Amino acid sequence: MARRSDSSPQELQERVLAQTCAMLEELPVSQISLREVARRAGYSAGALVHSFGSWNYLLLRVNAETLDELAAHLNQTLENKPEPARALHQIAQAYLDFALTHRNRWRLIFEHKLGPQEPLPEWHNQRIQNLFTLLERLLGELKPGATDKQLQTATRVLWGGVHGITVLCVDEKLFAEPDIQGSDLIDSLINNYLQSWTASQA
Amino acid sequence: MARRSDSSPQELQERVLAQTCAMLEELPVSQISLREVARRAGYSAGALVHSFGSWNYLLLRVNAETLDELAAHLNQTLENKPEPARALHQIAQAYLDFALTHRNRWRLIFEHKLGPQEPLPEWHNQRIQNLFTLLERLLGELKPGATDKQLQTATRVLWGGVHGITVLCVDEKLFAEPDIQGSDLIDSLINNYLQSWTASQA
DNA sequence: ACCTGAACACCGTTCAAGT
DNA sequence: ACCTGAACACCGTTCAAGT
Repeated sequence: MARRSDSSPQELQERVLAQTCAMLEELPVSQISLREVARRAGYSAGALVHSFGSWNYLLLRVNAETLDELAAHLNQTLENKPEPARALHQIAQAYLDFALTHRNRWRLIFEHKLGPQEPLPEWHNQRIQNLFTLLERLLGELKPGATDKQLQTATRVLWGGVHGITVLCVDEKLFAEPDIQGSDLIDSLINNYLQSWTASQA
Repeated sequence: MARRSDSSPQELQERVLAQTCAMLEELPVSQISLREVARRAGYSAGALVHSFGSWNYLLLRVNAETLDELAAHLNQTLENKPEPARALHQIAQAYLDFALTHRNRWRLIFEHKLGPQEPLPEWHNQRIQNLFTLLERLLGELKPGATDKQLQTATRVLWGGVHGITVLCVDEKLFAEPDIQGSDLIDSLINNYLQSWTASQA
């Protein structure tokens, strides 16, 4: 028992996180247990608790990896330096695309809750903040005269709106003819909202 | 033991559902168990499974009640026959208000999933459909020349957008100055979207 | 038919014991 | 320090037994 020669604490974490992500590609969190992850990764259940703190903290680490992947996927759309309006469209479409490709992992980001006493660690909130900051910058370029409050409001309306449409798509709650796609809804949201928002006073 | 003189199958269901809803006012589903509900309601765990089919189906019944309450709360805003645009604003604000008042029950509606094989019962989908139909009717009054596809699209954009903003508020993921309220975001969404949508061709 | 209480197969967590 | 394996306190579900 005890530490194995062919393993190290870092290796345990890497293998366990990779195993959990792999299982999430096929199953929702509700059907995955710490014990099953441990079994498949070749460790005891207690080892995972010792290494990550708890099953809940392990899932938080999974979310951190997912947020990093998501951020990379979104930033990828900006490589060819699109103009702000086009950048917003591409980011939103990439968000929808990522959510539909990794449904269970994406859902886990929003379903996962720590206990009411323990706040989310700062490195986790920072990852979300970064996404907001990116959107605020793009909207600022689109409407240079906008106040801070106007920018914050528009950012959260668009982000909330895109997120909500994505939720409907991932949960298949669109309840519409099949020729209405999530991507069309996102285009409609951004086009119409920006049209009126950029034209309004100032 | 067996059936008690002071109880009936209907009474069991009523008491259990009421007890579950009461607990959801204070705790998220993840911290509520069938056994604890049974204990507080004065029944054995097996009795609840026998009566509702499973813990999962019991939660589905809770969701049905919540959706009915939500529909009643939304329809209440239409009593004074507001014009379509004002009606949309009031419905959206009522939606946000309901979600913030009954966070855990509202969250349960979207977190709850049946097994992949068992589809949602028809009476459940119908409840959601009704909300869409109401919105489509209001948007139709607002833009009489709109095609069916245009109406379906706009309905889902607005509903998805309001839903997404509500999610951010309930989960406290707004990450904004405290003077930015969810109700402001919803107003901004509806005002700007409708402004451009109603003005567009036809 | 309705309900209980014990049994079952799980779960996350703890911890003494090993290296 | 790191990890195992048994023990612990839960969980949802099943089911023989009672009325």
